[in-house]
Amino acid sequence: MNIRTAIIDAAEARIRIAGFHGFSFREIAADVGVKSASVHYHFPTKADLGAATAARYLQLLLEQLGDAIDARPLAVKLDTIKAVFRNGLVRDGMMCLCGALGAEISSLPAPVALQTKTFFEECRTWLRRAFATNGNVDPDASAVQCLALLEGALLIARSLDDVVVFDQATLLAKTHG
Amino acid sequence: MNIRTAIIDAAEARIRIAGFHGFSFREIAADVGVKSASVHYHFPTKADLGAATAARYLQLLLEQLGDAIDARPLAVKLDTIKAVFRNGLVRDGMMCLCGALGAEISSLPAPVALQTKTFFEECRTWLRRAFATNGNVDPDASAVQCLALLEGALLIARSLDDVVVFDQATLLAKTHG
DNA sequence: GTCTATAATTTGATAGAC
DNA sequence: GTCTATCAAATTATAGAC
Repeated sequence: MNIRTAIIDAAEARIRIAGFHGFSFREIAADVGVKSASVHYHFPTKADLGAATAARYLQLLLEQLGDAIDARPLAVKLDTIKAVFRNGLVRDGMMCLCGALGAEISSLPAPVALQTKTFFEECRTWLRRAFATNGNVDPDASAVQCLALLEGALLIARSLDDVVVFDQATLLAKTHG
Repeated sequence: MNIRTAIIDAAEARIRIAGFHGFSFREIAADVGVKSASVHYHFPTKADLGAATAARYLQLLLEQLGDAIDARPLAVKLDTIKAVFRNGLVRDGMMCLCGALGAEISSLPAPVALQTKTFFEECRTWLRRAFATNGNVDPDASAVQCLALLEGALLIARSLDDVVVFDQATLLAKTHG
């Protein structure tokens, strides 16, 4: 695995645990096994690293979601996106990267804030299409409801340190289509 | 107004914008108009200040919510808590304090993490009682659903920089009782 | 209670050798 | 590409004068 990928891996984990203001180049360097100057070689500024990390996170999400206009039933699509968010909690024990960044959105460098916003816009668009093809009366509202529920469920489940809370909070996710 | 209150005011605003790792004693001191040593006199450590800020935030919430076991209809109670969260967004343009802290929960000093957890437990208890007195089949699930929706709606609305998103996301808050 | 001064450490970032 | 070395600034926190 190349070092650029390893740096983004470390940055993703650190941000999901402590936010953008909660990690340093030296910590990333120690995680990867290099010196901080080497991290700066690949990502000159902290904003560069943050934006690249958020961009890859979005790309991986879209790969997991697959095509939004395919023929699968709404319930299957909602189970898919729910599983993506739940995996981040159960497998990694961490917040969603862009959930962590979104909580501090107005204090982020512009490129990082923009990537965070793009992540949520892409989620909204994917969900809107899923609800629209099901004849939903207000697909835009249903999309942001579902997205808010997923991010909020992660936040509350982690704060209360109980995965069951995530499952309770997202019970409705496939019924109000 | 006494200085201790002014310090907590400043800390609350700073944390709601940039999180616990995103503010410093010098910034707080400058906001209040004193030196950082004076802030340390009132709150020896950053953990002390964070915990005190979260404790006051919970106290103010409970005052706004009033008694959970009173005779008001469920819809009125849900409108009450929804308005509290919406006010934080519309009036202050900021995240919920404990939403911001919850996003970085596993990297917080123990006293701050504990106060954050207590905030959400109090919210859950208040909501659970509200749903239970309405004969809800699963008041615990409904409570965490509502709480996740409120926190998530704040997060997404702020990230997308659109208050309408909050209103769309919380449309269901009073229908699924 | 607030101040000046400062200790001890960490931060983001750069210069230049190899 | 990675390193050593370093800079200038910021960080949490404390000592002691007033």
